[in-house]
Amino acid sequence: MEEKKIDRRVKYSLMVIKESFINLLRQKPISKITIKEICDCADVNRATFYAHFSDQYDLLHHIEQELIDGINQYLSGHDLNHLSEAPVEMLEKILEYVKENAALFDLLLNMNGDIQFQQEVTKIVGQQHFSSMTTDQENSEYMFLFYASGSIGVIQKWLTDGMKKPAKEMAELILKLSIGGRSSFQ
Amino acid sequence: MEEKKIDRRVKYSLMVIKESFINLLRQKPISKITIKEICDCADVNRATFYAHFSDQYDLLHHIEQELIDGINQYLSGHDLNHLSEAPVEMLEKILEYVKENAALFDLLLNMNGDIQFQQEVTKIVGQQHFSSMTTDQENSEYMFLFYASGSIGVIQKWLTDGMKKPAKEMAELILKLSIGGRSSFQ
DNA sequence: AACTTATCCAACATTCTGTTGATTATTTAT
DNA sequence: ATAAATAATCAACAGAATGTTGGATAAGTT
Repeated sequence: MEEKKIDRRVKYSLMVIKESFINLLRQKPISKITIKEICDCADVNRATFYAHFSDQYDLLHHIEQELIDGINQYLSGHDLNHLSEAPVEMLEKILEYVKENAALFDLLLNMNGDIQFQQEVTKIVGQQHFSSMTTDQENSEYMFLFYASGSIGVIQKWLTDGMKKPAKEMAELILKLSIGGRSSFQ
Repeated sequence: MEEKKIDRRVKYSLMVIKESFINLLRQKPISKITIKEICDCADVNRATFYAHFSDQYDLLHHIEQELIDGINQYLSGHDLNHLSEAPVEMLEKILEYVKENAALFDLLLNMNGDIQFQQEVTKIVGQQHFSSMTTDQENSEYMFLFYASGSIGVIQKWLTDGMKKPAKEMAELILKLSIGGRSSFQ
């Protein structure tokens, strides 16, 4: 058992609240979503909402944090060769996880998410992928951000386009782009 | 004269409203900023606000659009050699413009902006810089996004760090990263 | 100076907010 | 199965922000 002793009622409330909120988020920006609306749609009393979250943004943050934790757990289950010779596979794992939660990631990374969430995901991708870079170089931090942000940009488009290409192919593409640069595509 | 016949009263109102709003945005997220607050702080009647904007987010969008237009105007004043042999200089011009409006860009690209604004700026940087890429390649769209997003990531950090390095040096770094890739830094 | 028009002002109904105390229902533990 | 624990419901509340109005005032334009 991962988390014992969580009242079923709480589980249910959290579930329907998040579900309702995400549905609304597909229809309108978070700024136009009221707490009353979320509760009506989830058929939950407003006091129940306040028992768990302070407002819509707090709720969003919780959902985002769950996704973040999800990636990390997913990765920690596979990082046998953390610094080994298979950096493509880690990236591939990340892309697989993104694909499994595609609806949410598409929502949160493209239109309705906040920049902080994007930067959090960027950091994770970068750490897993470019942590092995020579770190004591003059511009290593800029390099890190360039490749990590670039990867996120590609992932965002991949999501928008419906993830037609397989995760493995995308991982290889990203790696090729970062290692060889533009010149390797001529 | 750029724009004639704009009542001075309107000019003033818009000015103080934006000023007040930006000041508030430095202190708290936009979701916690009320229209009443903006108006009180700007010493402007609330009805005046509604005469120009529909809400805080509309106001933010206007400010962002002005910055976008600003870049384009700034660039159109210099794009003599649009497709010529000097791609670094265009990027340098963009960075200069960012530096001139550093406070705003830092605000809007790092904590309090929306993702749409970021993506808009990403597009501009990419167009100016990578439009000359071989476009009919299989993954050209992904390449475009990788380098454009990567550039924005670097620019964001540059802003956060107080823009200690000169714009020219940053432009060269970004170009080097995108052309040569990681391998050119060994 | 005459006009045009933006801002101000007060007032308004409406909605959402966040909190409360009491009640009901469900879950968990004995 | 029963009792204890606690989560959700409900109604009610004051407070605040919203968005809009019509008329008065002030400033700008010609």
